[in-house]
Amino acid sequence: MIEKENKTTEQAIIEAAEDLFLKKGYAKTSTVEIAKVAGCNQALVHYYYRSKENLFRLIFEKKAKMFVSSIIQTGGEDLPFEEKLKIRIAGHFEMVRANKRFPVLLFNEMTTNAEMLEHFLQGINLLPFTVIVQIQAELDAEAEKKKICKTDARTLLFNIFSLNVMAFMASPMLRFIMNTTEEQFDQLLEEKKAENIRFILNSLRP
Amino acid sequence: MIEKENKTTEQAIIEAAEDLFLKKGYAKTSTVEIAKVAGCNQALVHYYYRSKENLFRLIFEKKAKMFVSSIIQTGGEDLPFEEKLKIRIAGHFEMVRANKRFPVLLFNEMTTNAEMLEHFLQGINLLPFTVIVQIQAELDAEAEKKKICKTDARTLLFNIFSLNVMAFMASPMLRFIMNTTEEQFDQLLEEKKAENIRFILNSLRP
DNA sequence: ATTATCTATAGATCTATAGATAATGC
DNA sequence: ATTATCTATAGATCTATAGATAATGC
Repeated sequence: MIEKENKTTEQAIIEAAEDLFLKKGYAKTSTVEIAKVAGCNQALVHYYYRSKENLFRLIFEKKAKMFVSSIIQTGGEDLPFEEKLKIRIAGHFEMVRANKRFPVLLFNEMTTNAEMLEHFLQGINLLPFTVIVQIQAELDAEAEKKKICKTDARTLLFNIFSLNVMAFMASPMLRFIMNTTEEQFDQLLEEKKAENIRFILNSLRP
Repeated sequence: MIEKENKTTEQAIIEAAEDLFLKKGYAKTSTVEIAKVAGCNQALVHYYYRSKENLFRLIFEKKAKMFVSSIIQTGGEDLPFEEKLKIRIAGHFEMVRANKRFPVLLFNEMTTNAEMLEHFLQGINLLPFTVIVQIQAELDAEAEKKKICKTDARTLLFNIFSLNVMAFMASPMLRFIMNTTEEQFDQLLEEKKAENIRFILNSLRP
């Protein structure tokens, strides 16, 4: 009856909760169901995490911070500007892919739950502003050399974010519009990644 | 059943429901609350609409159809390609603005509720495919003239959709990142609209 | 007569906690 | 002794319906 696992019950609960919250959202997930998936009694959910809301907050804040900060993650420091940007876009795309269910949860809770929005915005506040300043400096330098048009760093980052995130949020739609089976869809996403890179680089040209 | 001219209560209920579903989502909205906002008894919600789910479906399907079809709405038939595209992007932006709460609901229900996804995809199926074919033909003609690069119509429409929709979905975030008060935000959205147009037109250049 | 509205309530949740019991650490 | 787990349940919802009453149409 009891599944033997090397992870603790405490861990099993938070993993089950994360899975369910991502799949069904906060309101549609019950602590009864979390316990069932974790393979323990419902009372233990409260024993370890006090309340459903507290458990959700733990999961949401961790994910939200990771999700937002990923857009300013750096890579390929000594490469030319265009290559670095390609790496940034592709890297962000892969991070979203690894967390494809989170965007819907993020936006839903952000608009549905004022308190969660507060927490999330505080998370954004922790972003190293210097990185954005540095990206802006690079953009200005490229614009000076007439390699790209004058571009606002935050706008660019937001557009990258928009195209990448939407590819996954709208994937049920996209799959239908593009008329592919689920098996072909990974291939299609690979193309979408390349397309987003091309689309954004093209948009920067002077 | 004969429909009465005086259906203020019936209408008040569906309007209250629409408002609440858009603000709080399906699960967090109760029929008790719908009745309260509509100014009637909770039993009347079921008297007129049978069930909460049925009421939701009515609202969701109507909005979903409108929302998706808006991307292929035409305008300015006798204008040159670039002007027509500008009108299309701006028109779509305005439609999203007029329904700014719907995208979050759409994506949330689409991923959270398999049945709702089915209904929604059937809605997409009703889209006049000929319009997309025509847009593709125009894009091909422009590409032939070396005015733009070779472009897939569905990809372009999806990118327009992504940028416009994301501007509103992420508005709490954007407002924070751009550091504006709610009063200045309309102005910022106006700029975002212009930016999206510029960004997309730029991305099409050969 | 028929339609609209209300009161009351059954029945099904769901969250959180109290209190009992089992497992573990010292 | 302390921590982990279970059973049982209080109390608060919430949806849907039954049945009474008021309003309206013929």
